[in-house]
Amino acid sequence: MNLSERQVRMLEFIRAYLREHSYPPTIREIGKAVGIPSTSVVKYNLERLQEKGFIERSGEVSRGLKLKDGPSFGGTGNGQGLVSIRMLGVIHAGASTPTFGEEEDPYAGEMLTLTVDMVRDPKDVYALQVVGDSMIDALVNEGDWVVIKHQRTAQPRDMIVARILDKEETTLKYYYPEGERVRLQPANPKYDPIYVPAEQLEIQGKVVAVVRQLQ
Amino acid sequence: MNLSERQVRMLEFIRAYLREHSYPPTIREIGKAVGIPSTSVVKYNLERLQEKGFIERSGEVSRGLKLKDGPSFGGTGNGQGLVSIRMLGVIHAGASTPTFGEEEDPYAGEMLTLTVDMVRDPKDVYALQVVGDSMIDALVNEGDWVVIKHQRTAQPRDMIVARILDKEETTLKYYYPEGERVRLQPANPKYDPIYVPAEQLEIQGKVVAVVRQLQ
DNA sequence: CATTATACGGAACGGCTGTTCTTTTGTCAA
DNA sequence: TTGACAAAAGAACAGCCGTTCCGTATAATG
Repeated sequence: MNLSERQVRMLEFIRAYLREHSYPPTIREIGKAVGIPSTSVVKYNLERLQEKGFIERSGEVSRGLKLKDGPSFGGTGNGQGLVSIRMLGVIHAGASTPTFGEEEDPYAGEMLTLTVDMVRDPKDVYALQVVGDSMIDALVNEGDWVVIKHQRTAQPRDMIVARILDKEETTLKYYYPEGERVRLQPANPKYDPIYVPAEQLEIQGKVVAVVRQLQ
Repeated sequence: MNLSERQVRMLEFIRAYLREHSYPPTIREIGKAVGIPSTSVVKYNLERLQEKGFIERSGEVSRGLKLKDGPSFGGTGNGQGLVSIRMLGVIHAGASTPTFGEEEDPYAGEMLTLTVDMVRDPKDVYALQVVGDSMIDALVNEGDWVVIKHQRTAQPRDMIVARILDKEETTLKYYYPEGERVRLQPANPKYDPIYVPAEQLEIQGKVVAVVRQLQ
């Protein structure tokens, strides 16, 4: 069940082509790259590769070709998938609340892709980009992405998106309910907590992850 | 520069199609899915999407279509967007330098999986976990993962892993060479920079990304 | 009103693309 | 030798596919 030299070169070419173009090559492109003058021979060897489990083909479809995963992808074992998350807008102190639901948003259609182990349940999860440096006490800075799970309640010690009603302000803080009031603790222990009456606090969601990409 | 409803639906369809087939759809497939009867209109909107930076097109090529990264990062959606990165150890102030190369490390064999867009070149890239709160001026806290590209030089404004020789200390700072000395600027602008003679500074690498996973 | 830009529909053109058919070559067992 | 079979080559076909051209509708602008 060995691969012929031609088949090895075809596989290598398909991999390289996919890396460069992110769509598969045509039969003729494969033939030209590997030095096969006849399309029927390429098709013949593609069928052999499919029999041996190296590729998957969609018949009669141009570029209908898929590489099956070889042993090259180790990964963590658990995280073999990607999750797409809606990018819903921006979060910043002072002004407006992050928008939910049907409202117009500037990032409509854009998605953020993370590995599954960063977001266990992609339902009700969305991402906001931080504007301004008002979140520095949460160890978050301008341009960072904050991944948020939308929920109205939280457990103690959760990092939450907290909206303080009378201040019209949205911040990220650790959540410590203390009877009638709530202590909101910055992520940076060098900063002081603030205290808010429980009825003045609106929980917008829980922070699931923070991602900062430099350069 | 907003997307029309059609364009959003086209993007969503392309994503779903890529996830299912791992090759891009044709213009006619897009049109049929989104409810556009004319191929020229699909082409027209694909051009708008390309202008706005959401996709990339290879002209005159069947299925010559590629999803582009979002403004910060995002998956390609073709299912090949994962990169495994070595987890090399921990980083913290005071004690030892992060280990490189063949030395023994507690995370041997473990890998961190990220999307390709977070790490463009996985060569010489590794991840360190932060211990202690000594990195708070870099907006990094205990438990965060710092993705580092190993290099001995840096560009001004890079966030670097800086080792100050006479202090035996490793920190994350923005790098500003100023002639004979180097200004190391914390990521948190509320903190003051420190100044180090150029020959006392050893650059261990460049920070590529910071990932914080909560809950 | 005329002008311009944007968005959409329909139809046709020409090249691309996978498939099929026919033929040839080389190898190996009977 | 003969027959079977894998592998390859070339040619032709039908359908696929991106592009182009022409026309229409709407909104904004002056």
